[in-house]
Amino acid sequence: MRLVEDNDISVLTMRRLAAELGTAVTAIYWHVGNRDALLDLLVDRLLEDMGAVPVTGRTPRARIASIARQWRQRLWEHPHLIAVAHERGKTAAMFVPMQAQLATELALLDIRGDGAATAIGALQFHIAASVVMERTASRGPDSGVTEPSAWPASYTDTTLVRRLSSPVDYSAVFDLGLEALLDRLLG
Amino acid sequence: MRLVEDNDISVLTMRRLAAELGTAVTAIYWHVGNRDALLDLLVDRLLEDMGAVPVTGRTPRARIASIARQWRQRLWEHPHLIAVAHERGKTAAMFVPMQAQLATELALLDIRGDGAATAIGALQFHIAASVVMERTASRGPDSGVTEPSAWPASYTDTTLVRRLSSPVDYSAVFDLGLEALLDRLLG
DNA sequence: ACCTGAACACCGTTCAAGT
DNA sequence: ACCTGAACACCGTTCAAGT
Repeated sequence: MRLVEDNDISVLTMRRLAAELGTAVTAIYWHVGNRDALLDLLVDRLLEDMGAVPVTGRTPRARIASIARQWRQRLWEHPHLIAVAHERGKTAAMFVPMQAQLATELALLDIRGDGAATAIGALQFHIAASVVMERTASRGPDSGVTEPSAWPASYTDTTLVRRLSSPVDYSAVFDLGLEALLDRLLG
Repeated sequence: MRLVEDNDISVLTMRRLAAELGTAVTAIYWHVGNRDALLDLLVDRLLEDMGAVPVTGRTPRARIASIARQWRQRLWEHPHLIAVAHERGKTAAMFVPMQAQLATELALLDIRGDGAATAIGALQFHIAASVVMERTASRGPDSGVTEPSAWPASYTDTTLVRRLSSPVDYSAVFDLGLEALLDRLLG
């Protein structure tokens, strides 16, 4: 986990890990099977640490927004591990404690059943997407920036072109999307 | 491109490509430099094919929604190549023609400058996220599903639990998020 | 029960040598 | 100008052999 957390999944090779542990590569195979199984164990360990999050706010809406922001922040503390979990199809499992917290708040607003499932799904998607997109963008040079030269010269909205050619503010995009969802979901 | 499109980026190895081309591996290096450069060329070729999209609808709002849906559909036709572009930090470059189309429609609603940039950024994020998340989920078995057993037995909202433990309908999540964004952005 | 080294089939990349 | 084979430093994985 330290290896992945500090760097990237790419540094977690069986040979490198063996060197770090001071054993032969093949000893790892006896214990965990193979690399895929090792990654699954890694994700399981990550999932264990995913408990409920502290909630603030008085109205249910404020509390739901707080839960969403807290989760985004928490996931962002382990972006590389999140990426592994996401790749292994364990995104939803990661979110179970959040689902329960949201369900409680939604029930206070008399939103249950299908409506609650839709709301939770949309919020979960928004949070996971925000982390995944920002993480990918944070590697590589052009990260999410549009070349101004790509625009037709006839385009006179210089403010717009300048804004689109500067780095994306993912926090702002996240908050905008979150508020938009809450408006729609909570009525 | 065929290799990546039909399978996955992982099958595009220098040696496999060389075999496909009937040359020695090293010939590729003379032409393109190395694997990274090859992937960049791949992305550039993809970007060339990204022109404007046909728009339908009478009101600007309907037209904007149509543009967003069309782009999601177009990107979904090349999910593996999109993944490569995203990984290489070329997501925004891919969207330039869409940005221009949206700018035109937004101007009709008197949304320009910072407001237009915010709107375009939010819509672009939503579309790209939808494709990236759905693609990742579509590989691996548990794809986005919550184990019902993970819920406390005390939980009585069986409709909610059942919905959360069945596969995510990404189209529905996309449409919900899109409508929410349009409500907020277009007033 | 747990660990080892050797071996196999793969990678990306470099470089001197060919035509 | 363009292609080749050999070589290097990496991978994941298997398996017989050790203690």
